[in-house]
Amino acid sequence: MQRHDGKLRKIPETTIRRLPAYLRALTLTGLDRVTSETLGQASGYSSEQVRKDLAYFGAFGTRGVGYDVSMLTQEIRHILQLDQGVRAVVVGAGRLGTALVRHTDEMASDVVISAVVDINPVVIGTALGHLTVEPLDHLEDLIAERDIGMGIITVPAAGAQAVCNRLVAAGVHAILNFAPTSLTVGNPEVFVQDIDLTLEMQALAYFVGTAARTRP
Amino acid sequence: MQRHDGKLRKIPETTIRRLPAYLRALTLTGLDRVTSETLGQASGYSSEQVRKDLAYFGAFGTRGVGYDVSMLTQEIRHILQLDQGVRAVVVGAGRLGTALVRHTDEMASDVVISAVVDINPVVIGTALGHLTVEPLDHLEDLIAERDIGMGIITVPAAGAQAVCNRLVAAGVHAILNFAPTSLTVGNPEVFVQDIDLTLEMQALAYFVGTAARTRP
DNA sequence: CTATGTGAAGGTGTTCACAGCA
DNA sequence: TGCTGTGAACACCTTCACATAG
Repeated sequence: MQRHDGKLRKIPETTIRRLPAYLRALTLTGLDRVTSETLGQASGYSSEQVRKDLAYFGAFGTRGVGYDVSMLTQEIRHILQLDQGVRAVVVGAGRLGTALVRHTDEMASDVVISAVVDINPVVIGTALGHLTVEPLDHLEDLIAERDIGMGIITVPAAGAQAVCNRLVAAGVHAILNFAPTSLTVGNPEVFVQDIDLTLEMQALAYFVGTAARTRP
Repeated sequence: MQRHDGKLRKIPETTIRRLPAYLRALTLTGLDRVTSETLGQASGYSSEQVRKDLAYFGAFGTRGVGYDVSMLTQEIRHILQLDQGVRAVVVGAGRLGTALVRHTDEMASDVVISAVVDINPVVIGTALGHLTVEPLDHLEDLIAERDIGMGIITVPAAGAQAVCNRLVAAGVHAILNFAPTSLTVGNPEVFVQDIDLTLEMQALAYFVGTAARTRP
């Protein structure tokens, strides 16, 4: 929920999910001003969509002119809390976990991976980018000490629910789940986003040999 | 578009995206009959949702009884074309590409990765699971020879649009894009699914410190 | 009497169209 | 005049409620 003109509005989840795309488009533009039309083109959405999304949070533009790039960048970063330093822990230093840590190292997403843990003694102590793999046992301590707000689950399906429960109990508010299983979270204050590669590929199979569109 | 009782109905994309979850839930059930209620529980959706989704494709259940697991499995596999052997090519044998190939090797998703290509001479010829990394130049030939219908893009942002264009020109109908950029596809017969880890994590940051729900 | 299949109702998100302001 | 900001119209998806079939 965000405040706007003293009035509370419900922000659609879909809007939140588009903001990072706008943010990226803004950083790639060489210009210092954009219109909803140019920003939309660069991020793959319609101009109306851009205006509506931004208007949920305030009147950032100038009529007849457009939006100031650095000001809008600031605003979106603020809305997403990216200006406050969001820290995440990766649970599971397997293939996907390590790929993810290195990937994030390179990409500078403003979400910092502050710890990687695993249950396997063989990988504990291993270097991974600028981090060292730590024991799963330390999970709760790490989350408290480093003020971690996000958990990324890359363990096998069998262990995922247990990890999820521990993350939630330790006070994490957002979970990115790559484990091929559907998680149950009691606490409605915790947001879970699933990315299931197998499910994704199976759904895509439907469209092999079927008419469909990229972005409707 | 699917035929049902000689009548054509438009299938919601959301329905297609849930089918793989039902499929997984069916394989994990030890039973040989399920109700929409139990199937929904196992996959994380409501019983009404399950019934509506399945009803788009026909009347697979028995009133007062439920659904036969092996029959329903067959039907869903058929709808998703998983019974026809869907083949995919991974473009980009970097960290993410290799993690994905090995992951898919293990998971048995019924979508087979039939080729991995890269532009880097150093990795070309390298073994990757049961495959060998082949030159990017061979992309069109491979797609034609092996009847590949799906492309998985794991190259850096800068090269992604070019790869996408080549995949589309070569006749691929579904694309899974991991490159951190928004792709433009002219052909409306081609379906593109983006998975952008950076965008995903940035969107999640919003929910760190905000009330939200897992599945509404 | 149970659980499916489905029209109708309700909600949520997107597009339209234009008023309002630089 | 040009582009934002926004109510209204629309499209889409989910939930409800129940007739229907085994």
